[in-house]
Amino acid sequence: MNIQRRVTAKDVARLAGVSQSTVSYVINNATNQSISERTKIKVRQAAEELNYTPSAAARTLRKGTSDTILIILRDAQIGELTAQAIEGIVRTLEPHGYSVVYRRQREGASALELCRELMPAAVASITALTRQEAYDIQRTGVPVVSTEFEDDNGEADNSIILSQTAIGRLHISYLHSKGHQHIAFAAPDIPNVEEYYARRLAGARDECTKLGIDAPPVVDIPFNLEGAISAAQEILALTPRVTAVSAYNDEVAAILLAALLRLDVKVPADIAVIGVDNLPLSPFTYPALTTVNIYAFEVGSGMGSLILRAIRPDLDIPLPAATSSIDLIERDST
Amino acid sequence: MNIQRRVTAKDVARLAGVSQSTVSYVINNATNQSISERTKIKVRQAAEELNYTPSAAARTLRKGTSDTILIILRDAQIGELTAQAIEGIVRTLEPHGYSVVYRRQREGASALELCRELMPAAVASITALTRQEAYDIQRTGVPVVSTEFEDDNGEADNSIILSQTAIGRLHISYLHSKGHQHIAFAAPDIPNVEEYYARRLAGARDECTKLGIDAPPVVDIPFNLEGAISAAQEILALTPRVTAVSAYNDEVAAILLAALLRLDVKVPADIAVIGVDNLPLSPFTYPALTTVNIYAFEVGSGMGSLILRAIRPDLDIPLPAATSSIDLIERDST
DNA sequence: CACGGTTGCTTTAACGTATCAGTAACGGTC
DNA sequence: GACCGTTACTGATACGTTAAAGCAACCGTG
Repeated sequence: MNIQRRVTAKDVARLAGVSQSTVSYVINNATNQSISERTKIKVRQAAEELNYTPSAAARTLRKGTSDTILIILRDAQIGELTAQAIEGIVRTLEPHGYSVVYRRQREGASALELCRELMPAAVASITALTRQEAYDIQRTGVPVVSTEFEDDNGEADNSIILSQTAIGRLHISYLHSKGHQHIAFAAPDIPNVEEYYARRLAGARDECTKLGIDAPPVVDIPFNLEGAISAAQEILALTPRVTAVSAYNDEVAAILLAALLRLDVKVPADIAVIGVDNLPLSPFTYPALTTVNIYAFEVGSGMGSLILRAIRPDLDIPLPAATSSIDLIERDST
Repeated sequence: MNIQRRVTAKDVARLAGVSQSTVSYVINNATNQSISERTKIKVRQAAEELNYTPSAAARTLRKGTSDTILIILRDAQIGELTAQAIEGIVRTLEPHGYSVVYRRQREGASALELCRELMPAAVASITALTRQEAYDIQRTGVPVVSTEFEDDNGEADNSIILSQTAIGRLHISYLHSKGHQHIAFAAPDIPNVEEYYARRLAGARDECTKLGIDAPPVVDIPFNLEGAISAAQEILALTPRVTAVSAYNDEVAAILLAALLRLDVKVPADIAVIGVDNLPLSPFTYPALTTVNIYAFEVGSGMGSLILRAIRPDLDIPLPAATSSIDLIERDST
């Protein structure tokens, strides 16, 4: 198995009987350099024959920017929804010839350093960057798109808002509209979600204040059936009597439903439960789980469009429609 | 917002009062070039002060290979397990300074072309490459690691076997050991999983033949409750009477369980159900779902180790332990 | 027929790094 | 003191591309 030498534009040029720069012009369909049709065909044939593929590294070095989109993730385990968002980004950008690099924030190494190293065409942050970091990166000329910078709701210019507080608010306002006055919050017992969790809870508290009802007591739900059963009993024993539970997500909600089913508590008659995420299995819990669907794929596509707008102004990509990226799905558990 | 010029090794050299090559030697801890401690410190300080980050593109161009690991995926939607496998690869390789690029196979563009373009240090294929493609890539000097090349079970040299047929076999042998003689196969009603599906079913048939029982009849399970209920009734009406169902995955299994619960059919007394994937919600179905856990994260880590072995022989990475990457989790549904 | 303008190329100079081939200085050896 | 070996550097070059600048040939125009 001998390793073959790389085919370069020079090789193509030699075969086609032209200069190397001509090859470059033809390959890139240069608009500010006219090339005769005859030559174009010759070059393309030669390239085909030699199986020529341009070197991304050389192009990047020369142009000062690569055809790479850097996705930066926070340091939590990547799950279904993150995967879907990435998928949305990828599907939007790959048809235009961009590759997606994805990186977790290494401790110590800053996102800015990563950018200087890889020279991406753009950066997409999935709740991973601070405002300052985003600003620093943009100063190097690399556009940054992110899922959310919640603190300024006004101009979400380069941001697809996926508001965690809005999710919390939606939970409460929905449950309140169904007549519930006393609502508990079921928290996850896992690490690395503190930020999401805190913001969803903050949204819920906010809405409670607005509606003039008590702030929800918080109960941790362990990720095993026995623990969950105790937690469920704890919730049922709360005073004043709680009639609904806003769960951090569908996982928590499903565990709670499983516990309540074992305790023979009727859902939603005795207590209502609502989740977040609309996982693939959520429609098939007992009873079927009411939840907040997050259009993660669409959020990803939206980010992709924003990126394209920034790096390819010539394409005239429209601003992604500012539809809400969340949606309440009413099933049987409320 | 003015865009600043890139800081290069030359700038660092100027500040430190040495040549650019010295900077390069210091930054890379060159072993075949001795540099005095004094100089090293000077250079490092200068680099620090200027916030120097080497250009990946220039390094790649010069060295002929990048610090990038290319993950190639098949064209199905990426889900929980794929995400976990990627996570395993990333966590193994990023500490060594590699970035992970991930790409779907674009139609038309071959994986080989992608490699010539990006010059990755290695390629990891998650059931995406044919043997021929893998071979072609390896001929260019880029190591390829993949999840499975099932056709030659003997030497799984650069492959972490995640055998789909073994999953099918495990289902049947387990159910048979629990006394089931008549087993049905519940198939998913979604696109893009044909290959997995076919191989799991093939494994199941295989095992049935070996055990001398009938090949499982196949029933499609629609992804909605009403459809699933009809499908469940269809299964219950089969002759000879089926006592267990091997489901394509946990999603299918959970839908079936939901349907059976509505039909008041007792699981596992009347019929047993087993799934594949061990999704986060699977322990919380009613009854809790027996399933095959796929150690996707560990598969990913194993791939990472194989890759490291190939590209960094100096590190003396041991071969990942050849433990099975699947595992039966017995719960209440069987 | 001298002129500017266009077409269709080629020459050349970067981009930022790694590394080979020097080389100067210095210490030790016979 | 001539020689060799080592240490600690520097200079120069190549990696493969893009794109500006240069240039020859041709065409139309006055």
